[in-house]
Amino acid sequence: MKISEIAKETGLTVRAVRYYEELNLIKSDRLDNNYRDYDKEALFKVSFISRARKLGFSVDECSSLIKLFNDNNRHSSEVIKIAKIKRNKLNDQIEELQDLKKSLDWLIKKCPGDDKPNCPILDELSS
Amino acid sequence: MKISEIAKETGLTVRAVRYYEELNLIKSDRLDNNYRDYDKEALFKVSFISRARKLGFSVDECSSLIKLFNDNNRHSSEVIKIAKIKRNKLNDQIEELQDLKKSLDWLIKKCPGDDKPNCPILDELSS
DNA sequence: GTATACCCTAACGTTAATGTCAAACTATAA
DNA sequence: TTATAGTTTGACATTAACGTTAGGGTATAC
Repeated sequence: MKISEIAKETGLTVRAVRYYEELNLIKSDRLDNNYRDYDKEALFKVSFISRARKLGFSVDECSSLIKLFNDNNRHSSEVIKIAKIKRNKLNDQIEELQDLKKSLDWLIKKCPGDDKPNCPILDELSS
Repeated sequence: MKISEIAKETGLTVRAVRYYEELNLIKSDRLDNNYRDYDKEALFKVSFISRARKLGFSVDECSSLIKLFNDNNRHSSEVIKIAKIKRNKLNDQIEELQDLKKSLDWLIKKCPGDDKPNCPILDELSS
């Protein structure tokens, strides 16, 4: 498969696919014309990466997951470890954002939002 | 006030203060020795920025807020507008992260996490 | 006088994940 | 045959908000 086909199948850009190859996440052969030629395994892996990225895993984390995927002696405990770390990070992020939102909500409620200059939001940020 | 005093008062780094000055968010005079000399207004503004940053506003948004702060003819509706845009962004981010977390939770529940290779997380990412 | 800490500018480094561009080769269709 | 589209490598650009380093001057305490 040519690179554009991989891109189309996975919904990624050509550049992204090339990038993953640069990072040795996938491999390709070359045709006589020097075009990249991907096999089913490559398509599979790019698709894997695409899904994992959408789940919030970084490319680096995808790399770890793919290594585990390649490793027939893996323990599923190692996989779940990565997933749990990710989930905990997500939890922390969510909590932090919710705190921010609460503060903002509070400020927004207090501000009349009219055509006068008096504004509790600015007051609060100033105090 | 010297830059390190501003930094200490606001809990920011010297570099950050200099950065805000680069962006024209604040101004300084110079002493004979070419050291920066900040007045109360500068301290006030850096403090303002520091608080707003902690509330999740970008430096760029801080810039808008400070402009409104400087503008005696401002309408509080303009301020609340910025705050609401920010809150909506936060909401979107939170929802997205919660979706991701749900998916991860689901995968984690299904994975035994033992010393065997079989792993529903990898299976799911592959399918 | 010397050690230490502080200040200055200028500019490159950081992080992630591509985007964009140049310059050239290749393929396909009319 | 020519126009259009796809591919190649390589390298610089992008975003945010500073961090860090280099190479220098300045202040203060002992």
